[in-house]
Amino acid sequence: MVRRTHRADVFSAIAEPRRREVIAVLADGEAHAVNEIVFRMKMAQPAVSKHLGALRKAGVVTVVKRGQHRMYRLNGEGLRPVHEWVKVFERYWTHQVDEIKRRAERKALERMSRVDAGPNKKKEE
Amino acid sequence: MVRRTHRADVFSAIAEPRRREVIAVLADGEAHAVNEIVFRMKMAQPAVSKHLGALRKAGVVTVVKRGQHRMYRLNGEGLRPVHEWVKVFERYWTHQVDEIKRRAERKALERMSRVDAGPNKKKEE
DNA sequence: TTGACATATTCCTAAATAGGAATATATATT
DNA sequence: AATATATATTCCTATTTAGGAATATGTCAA
Repeated sequence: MVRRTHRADVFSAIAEPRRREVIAVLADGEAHAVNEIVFRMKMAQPAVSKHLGALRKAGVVTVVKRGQHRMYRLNGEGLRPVHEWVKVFERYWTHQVDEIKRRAERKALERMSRVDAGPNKKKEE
Repeated sequence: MVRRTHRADVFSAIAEPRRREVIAVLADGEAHAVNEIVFRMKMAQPAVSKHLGALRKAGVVTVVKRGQHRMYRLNGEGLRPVHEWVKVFERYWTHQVDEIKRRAERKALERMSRVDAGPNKKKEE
């Protein structure tokens, strides 16, 4: 199998819910010590350190040593690729009726008059 | 271990690069048959079907049967949570010097005058 | 019905990964 | 030096997962 690794990818970094929690803690733009994050997240210290490491590799946070502490700070720019990627689809939910929307509606009508979207009560989980 | 599953999460769905490729193919808002995606992505059909299944569970695509084909269409709204989440950080890279930025700059100066951000040439990978 | 085609599913395996426990490392304090 | 504190790392394991191969399912066409 090939499975070219995408560990350091920002998209993978933010896929993990606990890491989004870490980001939420750092969202104020201030530098925070690991212990503070540990306390706020009620999570074991090694786990937090690992998540911070992953976020750092992905370029989402930066570290600075300060005495015996390591101060982590959000690097918002690291999230920019995600924003750039997803904002393209913004027009799907804004209410302006643009070409995408008109096309979808037209197709929906076609589908209705064609009837082939049957019941389909499979395991939907 | 707890590890509460987040498979059906949109963030996890788009973390996989091939799935973002699938989304790119569907980005025109039109319905596409699986085989077309297979052809465009140069990827094995079962793999594509699995990715489509994952995207469907995450609510990012919809399916409609049409004869022997299954037509997949992007459901842009499924990506909305990602956009809502990430847009909060947009101010980090826009050039307006807001409070976040001033704070970061102030802190940076403090750090410089404190000197404790030493060399630190560890394995950075 | 038979066969061609489109798609999904199952089984398998190698790799990734979160988190726990224990330990290592670094720094501060006495 | 000895100890406490802060953080990282290593080892372990259970779980997830991408993709390949084979197969099953569903639908159309002759």
